[in-house]
Amino acid sequence: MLNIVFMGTPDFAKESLEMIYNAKYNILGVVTNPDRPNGRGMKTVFSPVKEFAIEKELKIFQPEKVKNNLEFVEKIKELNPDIICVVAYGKILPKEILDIPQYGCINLHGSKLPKYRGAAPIQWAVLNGEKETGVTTIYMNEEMDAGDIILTKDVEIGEDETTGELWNKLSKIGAELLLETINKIEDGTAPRVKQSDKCTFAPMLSKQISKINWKTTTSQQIKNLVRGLNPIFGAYTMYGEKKLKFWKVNVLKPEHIQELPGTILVADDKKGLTIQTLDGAIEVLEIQTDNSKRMNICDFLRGNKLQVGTILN
RNA sequence: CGCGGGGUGGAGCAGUUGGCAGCUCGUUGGGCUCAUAACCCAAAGGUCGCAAGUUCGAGUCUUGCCUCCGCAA
Repeated sequence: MLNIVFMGTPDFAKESLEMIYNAKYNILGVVTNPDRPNGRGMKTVFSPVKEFAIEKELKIFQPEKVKNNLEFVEKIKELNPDIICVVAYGKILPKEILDIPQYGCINLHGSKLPKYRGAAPIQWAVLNGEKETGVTTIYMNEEMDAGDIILTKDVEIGEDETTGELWNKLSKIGAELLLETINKIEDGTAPRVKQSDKCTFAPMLSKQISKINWKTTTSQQIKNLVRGLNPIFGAYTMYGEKKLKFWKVNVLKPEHIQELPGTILVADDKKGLTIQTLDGAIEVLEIQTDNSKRMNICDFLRGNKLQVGTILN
């Protein structure tokens, strides 16, 4: 059995770690991002990967930085791993570390490389309305997500699927693919294919994209935005001073009504909320305001009246 | 000790200077209509998050606690 060092931070990575652990590989150590004051009240919360590592009594490393960190490089060398598996770790590994294991460093990525290289491949796939994405394992090199491909697997994206749902799905499928990759590397049957240069990028999301621009966005694009930002930021619009955050919307067939994009067409606790868009209308199914929780649209409209004809901004 | 907003019948909300606990919806029963996510009438359903304090009197004021949420990371 190969001796493995695992690097990862969020729940997406935890799935992979758990899969490898259950497959009885020898996990020499787990590297995860340092604990930071997090969330409401700035309480320090451990990363999901760290939680798992504690539970299974695995050795944990949490370097502030990995670049030019000789002490950390030495520690990894001492562990003498056959292979290092990296899943959503959050730091770029320098050559000194990439060169340590005899079988190299491999990475699981949440897209079909070379598409969507970068930090937010899953989010961008949904935001762009892709019908299909995938997971890929690669041999890492010094460039971001540019290494040679080992294995890849296609995954469909449902019409109503959210980033959160796809995230969960890919974390499981990805974990299986990673395990299969390790198995193949171990018995020497792992393929190695150079990435084509037709790559695209999926940079980290900025909060700015979460505001709906009614004047330039079609119904389908709004729906993609809402799905893509669920459950991270949520897509929002302004009703006067109030922020309305949408968590679920539906595209309606274009009708003859033609108001300015963003106009509230219907707001009724039985009929729901529909809004004019550039090319038709959308129906809001799940909504949230400041300081309140997510609720379905009928519940919301019972206590919060919205004026028909108001133009959202 | 990051900043901030809440917890009121089943749901979502209102409740003014402390003075009989309300609205919309749902539920139940009845009525009306060719008909409706329609309309009319009636009823049930609340120790106002928990605990203590101030007061003749607290949903409302003070203190502590539990709990949910938004921003920021």
